[in-house]
Amino acid sequence: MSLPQTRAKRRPNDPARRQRIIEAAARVVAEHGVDALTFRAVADAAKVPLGSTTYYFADKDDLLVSTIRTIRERNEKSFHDLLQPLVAEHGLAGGLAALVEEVTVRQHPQLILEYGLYLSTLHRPALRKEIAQWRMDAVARPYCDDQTARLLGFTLEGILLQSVMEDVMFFATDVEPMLAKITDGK
Amino acid sequence: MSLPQTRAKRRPNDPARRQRIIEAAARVVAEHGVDALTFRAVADAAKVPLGSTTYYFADKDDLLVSTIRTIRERNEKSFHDLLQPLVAEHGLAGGLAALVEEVTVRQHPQLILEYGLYLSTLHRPALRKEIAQWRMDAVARPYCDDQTARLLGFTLEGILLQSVMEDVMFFATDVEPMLAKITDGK
Amino acid sequence: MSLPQTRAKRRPNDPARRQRIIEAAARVVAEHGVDALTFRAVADAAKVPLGSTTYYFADKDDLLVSTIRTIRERNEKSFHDLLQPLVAEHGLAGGLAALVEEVTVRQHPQLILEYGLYLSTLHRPALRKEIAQWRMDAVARPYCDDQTARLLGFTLEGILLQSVMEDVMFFATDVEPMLAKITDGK
Amino acid sequence: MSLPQTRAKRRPNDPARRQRIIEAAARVVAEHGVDALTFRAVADAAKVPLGSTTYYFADKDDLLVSTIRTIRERNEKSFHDLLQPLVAEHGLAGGLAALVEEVTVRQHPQLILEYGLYLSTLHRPALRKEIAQWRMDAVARPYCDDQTARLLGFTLEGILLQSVMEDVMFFATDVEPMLAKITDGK
DNA sequence: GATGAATGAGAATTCATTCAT
DNA sequence: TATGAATGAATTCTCATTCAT
Repeated sequence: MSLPQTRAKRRPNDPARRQRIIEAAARVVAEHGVDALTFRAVADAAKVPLGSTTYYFADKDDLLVSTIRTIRERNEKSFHDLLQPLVAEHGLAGGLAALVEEVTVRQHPQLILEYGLYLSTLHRPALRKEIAQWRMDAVARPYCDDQTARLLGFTLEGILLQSVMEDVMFFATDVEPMLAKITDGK
Repeated sequence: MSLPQTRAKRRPNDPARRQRIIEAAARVVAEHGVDALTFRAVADAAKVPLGSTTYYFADKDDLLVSTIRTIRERNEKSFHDLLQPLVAEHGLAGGLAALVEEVTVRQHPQLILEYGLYLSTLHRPALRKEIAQWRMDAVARPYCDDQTARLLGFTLEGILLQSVMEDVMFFATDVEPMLAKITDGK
Repeated sequence: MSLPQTRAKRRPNDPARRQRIIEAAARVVAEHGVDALTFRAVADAAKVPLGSTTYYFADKDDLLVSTIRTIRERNEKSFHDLLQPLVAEHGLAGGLAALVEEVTVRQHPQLILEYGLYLSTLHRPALRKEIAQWRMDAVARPYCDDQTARLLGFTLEGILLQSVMEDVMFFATDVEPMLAKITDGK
Repeated sequence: MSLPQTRAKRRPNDPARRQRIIEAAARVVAEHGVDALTFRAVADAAKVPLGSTTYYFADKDDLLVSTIRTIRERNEKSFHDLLQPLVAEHGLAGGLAALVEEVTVRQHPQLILEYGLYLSTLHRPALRKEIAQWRMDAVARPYCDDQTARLLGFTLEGILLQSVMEDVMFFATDVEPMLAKITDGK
C-alpha cells in the first residue's frame, strides 16, 4: 500500500482533458480549416462542455498556439527521422523523393493539417514564432552543401504546397528525376 | 431583340460601383487577410452604403469569388509578360531570378494579396477553380523542356511562398545561382 | 400634395427606436443601477430584439454615454430654471431649500438616476467629460459672490448625495435655516 | 468546554489568510473599482489559490461585506482622532480644513477606496448598514451645536465627494474661509 | 480543511442576410 | 434600383459557484 500524498493537490477528474481538447482542435482544423476553429466546434469534437475549452485556454489565440505547438512538437523530428534511413537506402534524391511520397500519399491528412496551420499564420505575426521551425530549409542540410540544401528546401516546399493545395499525391518515381537534377549538380 | 447577357446573373446598372467594391475588397484582404473580409469593412473601404455591397453581390462567397477573379484577371499575363524580356536579356535562370526579385522586392504587397487569396482556398474547394491558373508550373515552359519547367515551377513556388510567409525579399543575385543549377542541368 | 422625396433614404420602420432604447436604458439604470445595464436588460425593457440594441450602439460604453448625455441634456437647464422663480419668491436660501425639497421629495427617482450615472463614472475617466456639467458649483453663482456660491455648491452636493444614498427626503423648512447661515454670512 | 464563537458562521483555521484575502480585495477595489472585484482577481492579488477565496467567503457579497467592514473598522475612529488635535490647534474651521487637506492630499487613495465602497452601495441596500457610520454628520458634533454640525457634515461630504469624483486636492488655506463662514455664524 | 478542476449561465460583440421603403 | 434598418445566429469571453479529491 502506498503512502498517502502529503498534500493531494487535487488531481483533475479527467487528467487528459486539456490534451483531448487540443487533439480535437487539431481534428477540427485538419477537417475544416483554421476558420472553423471555434470553441464550440472544439468542445463538440472533444465532447467536453464549452466551458472546459475556455477554462483551459485563455482565448482563441491561446488554443491555436497550443494546437500548433503540439502538432509541431509531435512532428518535430518526423521529417529528419523519416529521411535518414531513406537516404541511406536510396541516396539523397531518392530518399527525398521517397519522403515526398510518404507524406503526400500516406500522410496526406497530416500534411494538410500542418500546412493549414502554417498558412494560417500569414496574417497573424504573433503566431509566426510558433511555426518558425517548419521550413524545409534544413531537411537536406545534413546530406549536402548549404546552397544545394536551400534549393532543395524551396523545391520541396513547392512540391508539398502543391500537393496540399491541389490535393494531389506525388510518387517517388515521379519526383526523383527532378530532385536528382539538383543533387547531381549536372 | 438584344443579345443576351453572357452572364445570366443579375447585373445592375452601375458597373463602376461594382468594380469599386471589388477593389475595396481586394484592399481589405491585402491588408488584413481573408478573415477580415466583411460586407461592412468593404462598404467602408469603398465608401459605398452597406446595402450596395449586398445588392451587387449575392453573398459573401460571391464577393470573394469576384474579387479573386478580378485580381487574377488583372495579373493574368503578368508573370509571362514580365518574364519574356527578362529572359531575353539574362537567359532563363537570370530572367527567372529577376522575376523573383521583381515580385518579392517591388511587388511584395501584390504578391501577398495574391498568395493570401490563393491560400485562402485551401479549405474551400469551390473557390479552387478561380485560382487554378496561379500555379507556377507553366511559367518557364516556353523556355525549356517540360520536366525542367515543372521543377522550376515547384522551386519558384517554394521561393515565393517563403517570401510571403516570412516576409523576406529575394534578390536576383541571390536566387540566380540556384536556378542556374536547375536550368544548366549540370 | 407634397413632392415625392427625390431619394427616399429609407426611413426606419420605427423612427423612435433608438430613443426608445435610451429611455429603456435610463429606466434600467434608475431601477437597478449601472451594474444592471446590459444589452439584454435594455432590450427587454425597450421590447426590442437584442440585435437592435447592438445595432444602434457600438458597445456598452456607447450606450452608457448616450444615456448619460440624453439625461443630462434633458435636465440641463433644470436646476437653473427651477431655481430662478424660487429665489425670486423666497430669496436665495429659501429658494435653494425649496429646490432641495423639489428634487428630494418630488423628483427623487430622477435624482437617483442622475446620481447613479454620475457616481458610475468614478472608475471610468472616459465618461467623466459627459458629466462635467453636473456639479452644483454654478447653481447659486448668479445670486451671490463666487466664494459663497462655491460653498453652497459643496453643501448642496452633500445634501443631495445623502438624500440619494440614505433614501431620505429633505424639506425646505428643514434645510433653509442651514443654507441661510451661509447666505446671510452672519 | 470552549466558549462559543461569537459569530456562528464557519470560521476555518487560518484567520491570517482570511485577512490577506480581504486586504487583497480592498486593493482590487481601490485600484479598479467594485466592478473589478472577482474571486479570481482577489486570489491573484492575495497570492492564494482560487479555492481559498471561495472557501473563506460564502459568495461574492460575503467577500464584499467583509471587505467593507474591515475597511470601515480600520478607519472607524480615524476622522475623529485626526480631528481632535487639529481643532485644538487651529480651532474648528481650521481643524476641519486641515482634515480635508489631510485626506484629500495625503490620504487620497484611501479616500477613493472608502468612497468607492460607499457609493457602490447605492443600489445594494443590503450593504448599506455596513457603511452607515461613514457619514460626516457626526464629525463636528463634539465641537458645536447640532445644527451647525449637520451643516458642516453636508459641506464636508460635498467637498470630499468632489475631491474623489474630480480627482482634485483641497488645501486647508483654500477650504478654511468657507468653513469659517459656517462656524463663525457671521 | 483546502484546492483547483469543472461547468453553466450570462454578457458583449460581430455579421451575414433580409426586407420594407 | 438602391439602401440602410433590423434581426437572429454565432462566437468569444468572463465568472460565480460547485464539488471531487
